[in-house]
Order: sequence, then C-alpha cells, then structure tokens
Amino acid sequence: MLQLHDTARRRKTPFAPLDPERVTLYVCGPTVYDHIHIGNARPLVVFDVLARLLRRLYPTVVYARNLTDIDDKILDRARQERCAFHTLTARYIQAFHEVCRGLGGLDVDVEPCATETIPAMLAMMRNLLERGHAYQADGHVLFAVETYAGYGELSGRAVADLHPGARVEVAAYKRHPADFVLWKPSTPEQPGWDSPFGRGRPGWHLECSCMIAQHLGPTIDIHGGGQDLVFPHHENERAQSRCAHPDESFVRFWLHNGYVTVEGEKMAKSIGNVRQVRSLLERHPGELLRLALLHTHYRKPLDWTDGLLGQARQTLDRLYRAWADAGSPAEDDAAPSAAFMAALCDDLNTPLALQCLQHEAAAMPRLPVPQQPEAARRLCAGARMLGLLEHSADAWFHADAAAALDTPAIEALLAERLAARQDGDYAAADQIRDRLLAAGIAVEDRPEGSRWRRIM
RNA sequence: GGCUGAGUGGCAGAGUGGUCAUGCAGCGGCCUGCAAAGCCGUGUACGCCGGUUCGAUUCCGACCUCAGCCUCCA
Repeated sequence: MLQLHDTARRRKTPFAPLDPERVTLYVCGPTVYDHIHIGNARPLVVFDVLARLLRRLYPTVVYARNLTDIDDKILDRARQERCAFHTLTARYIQAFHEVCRGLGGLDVDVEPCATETIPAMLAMMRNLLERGHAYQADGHVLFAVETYAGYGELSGRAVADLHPGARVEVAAYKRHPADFVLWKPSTPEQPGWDSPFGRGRPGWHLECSCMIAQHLGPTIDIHGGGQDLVFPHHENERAQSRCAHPDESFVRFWLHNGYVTVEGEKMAKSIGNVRQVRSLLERHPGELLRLALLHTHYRKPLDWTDGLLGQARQTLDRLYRAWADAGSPAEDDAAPSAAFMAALCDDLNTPLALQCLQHEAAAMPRLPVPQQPEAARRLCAGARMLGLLEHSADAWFHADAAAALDTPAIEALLAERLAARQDGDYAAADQIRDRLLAAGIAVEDRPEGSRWRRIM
C-alpha cells in the first residue's frame, strides 16, 4: 500500500487515486531563462521515481511537467542578451531536455508550455471574474484573496499573518495587499497576447492552474514541486482553481521536496556556488547525480558536497559489481524485492530502498549459484525504478571520461603486467599497477584474470 | 515577527517505547606474491531541559540551533 506525505494534511496519508485506471501527476517544471542547477534537478529526479513507482502500481499514469516559457525573468534576460524571448526560451528548453536525458530518462507524458495555454487562461479569468473572485485594475486582472475563505490552508498561513510589502512594495491598484496578478499588461515592445482585458501576458500562477486543467483535468491526484513553491505559488494555484471549479478539490495530494544547499550554504549566484547540472554531467555520470539526490529522503534538506558524490560512487560501484558478478541479468517485467517496494511505498523512502538494494547486493554471493540470477534480476528491477543500473557493468566501469589512458593503452599495460607476473617479476608488475592507479585505473586480480575499472 | 521543515555515531543517512540500520572511513581477520575487490568480526549516536513511563533517541511540553518562505526562487 502506498502512502504519501501530503503538505495540506501535514502527514503521511494512504494514497488511492481518484480513478484507479488513470493516475494524474503534475510537477512544476523550470522557467526557461537559464541552465538548471542541482537544486532544480532534485524534484525532477524525485518525482521521476514517483512516476516509475506509480506506473508499476497502476495501469495508466499521466505525468505532466510544464515549461514556463513566458515570465518577467525571461523578458529581463532576453533584453540583456538582445534577443527575442522565444529565441532565449528555445535555447534553454533544448538545454533542459539535454540535461533530462543526461540524468537518465526524466520522461513525462505531457510537457505543456505556458504560451500554448493562453486560451485556457483567458477562459479561467473570465470564469473568475464572473464569479467575483477576480477584478480588473489598471490594466491588470487580479485575484481577490479575500473572496476565498480557504486561502492560506495549504501553506498554513492566515491572510492576516502575511506581511505584505515586506520585500516588495505593494501596488496601489490592489484591493488587498495579498491579491496576485492573473494577467498583466504588456508594453508595445514586450510580448503579449490580445485579450478582452487588453494586450498582455499571464501571471505565473495562472499558467500552472490552466495547464493542469487542460491536460489532466479539474482534479488531479498528485501535484509536486519544491518546498519554496508552497507559498505563494501553490497556494495561489489552489485558490484560483478551486474558485474557478467550486465542485472540485483540484489537488488530492501535495508533495514538496526539500531544499538543496551546497557545502552547507544556500545556492546563490551572489555566493558563486551554483552547481549547474550541465557542468556536473561533464564530470560525472548521470546515474551518480541521481543516486546522490536519492540518497536523502526527498522531504529533508540535502547538502551537496564532493563527499556525497564520492559516497554515491562507492554505492553504485558496489551495486554494479554485485550485479555483474551474477551475470548482469535484466528483464523488463522483473519485480523488485518486497522490502524494496515497501520502502518506496512508504512516502518514497529512497534511502531505505537503497539500503535494501545494498543488502541484496551483499547477500548475492552467499546464495546458491542457481538462485543468483533471479536475485540479480530483482536487484536490477529495484535499481531501475530508481534509474540506476541502466548501463552494462562494462560500460559503467570502463566509461572513457576524459581519462589519461584509453582502453587499448590500458589493455596493453595489463598484458605487460601479466607477463611480468608470470615471470615472477613482481616489482615490475607493481610498477605498472601504480602507473595505472595514478591514471585513475584500479586493477583487480581475480582467479580468471585481471580486470580493471575507472575510479574517480 | 509569523509560517513551514530539520537537528542521529568521524562523515553521509534510515528507523524504532526496551535485541540489527546501511554505506564510507577506522580497527582485527580470511583471501592475495603484495594489493584491490569481496567476505567475517568490531567500536562510537540519537541538540538541550523538563514531563509521561518499569523503561524514551522514539510520546508530550518548553528551549536552543540551522534552513526555507512571507508576491512570482525547485
């Protein structure tokens, strides 16, 4: 049985989809104005694992992740770079897709863009205006938070507790300081869409509400995102969607992942410690980054350090080794162990699930040989739900990641070493081994012969 | 100030009202020409103060510390 921590209820709750034949999942995707960093990647990886789990438990899962491709940050950036906003977004959408591939198949079923959802946004605004939940002022369409009694329920805030203007001056045209923008006017040089409210562009919160309604339906099972989106983004989404569709609950389970810090500090451009996924992928396999992100429970803070990557490397090497020693069997329909599934079903406890895999890997050599392939298939099935063991062990250990020596050179040195060993010239053999080690190649002598692997 | 979350052994990180996390690092052993890998064994822990309890790291309360949010940052 699957249970998930729901932010609105503030506790783990047994999960059952509205329609057991069609589970719906929506995750807030990136605003495409820059390359994504490791903090952005955390929800992508976490909810990818959730999607893989759901796909195993239910016949159909529809997973949507949006691209916010119209936003003031995008416009600012495009102005700086003196290019059209869609040129900028096209570039970063492509970069985003490359990173998704690098992280190992962060595939979604639907990937809507905000700019393709404008008609639905106009319709929702008309709806909210008719119902009296929105008003027009100074070229804007604004949502009136005081018309929705449930405002603040998700984030646990009372409207009175908000300190509006704490960071940003309140616009004079707002009826209530907490009112937020659904539609804002564009100047002639800014991109905009013609509408009954004048030429303008949508507010951020409205985009997500409409993409959800259009692609998944008025009420979805799970909405995920980073913890920082709880307020105001998700609180506002919830308010406008519930007011536009009063008979619908909008989202049945809200899931939020914790923040990523770098060496104990907040990741920020001003500190200069932003870890872009693109750069990390140049130095590390995607599976390593995945494992590092899944090593901590998704709701907890995660501190990104070099030690974390080293640890992930150890764990993955161990899994690959155990799997390879049992013949690297893999079957698409193999089932993970019950313990592994129980861990994932308990609010996506990936650290515990990884422990299960490590147990299974360690127990493998002690099993009678005929049972080993089945155990290895189980291990692989679990690992692949986490997006791990997707390569062959050979490719994993021998990957040519800008190493000092290429594979033929390594094989030649190993042949030379073997000859020295056979001659009893261990000094020469050890010298070659040291040379390989200095080049990042570890050698293991096994009964059937020497084998090698790249180390970090 | 308000809201939300977090504080576990040298490090990372699960879990639990009273016997085990696990991995890395350490130590001892097996294996090895020596290593590596693997295996076996082994030590160290639950922020602080109270309360409930036969017994609390686990439940309750206060406190301390850290992080995030408080109008558009995953």
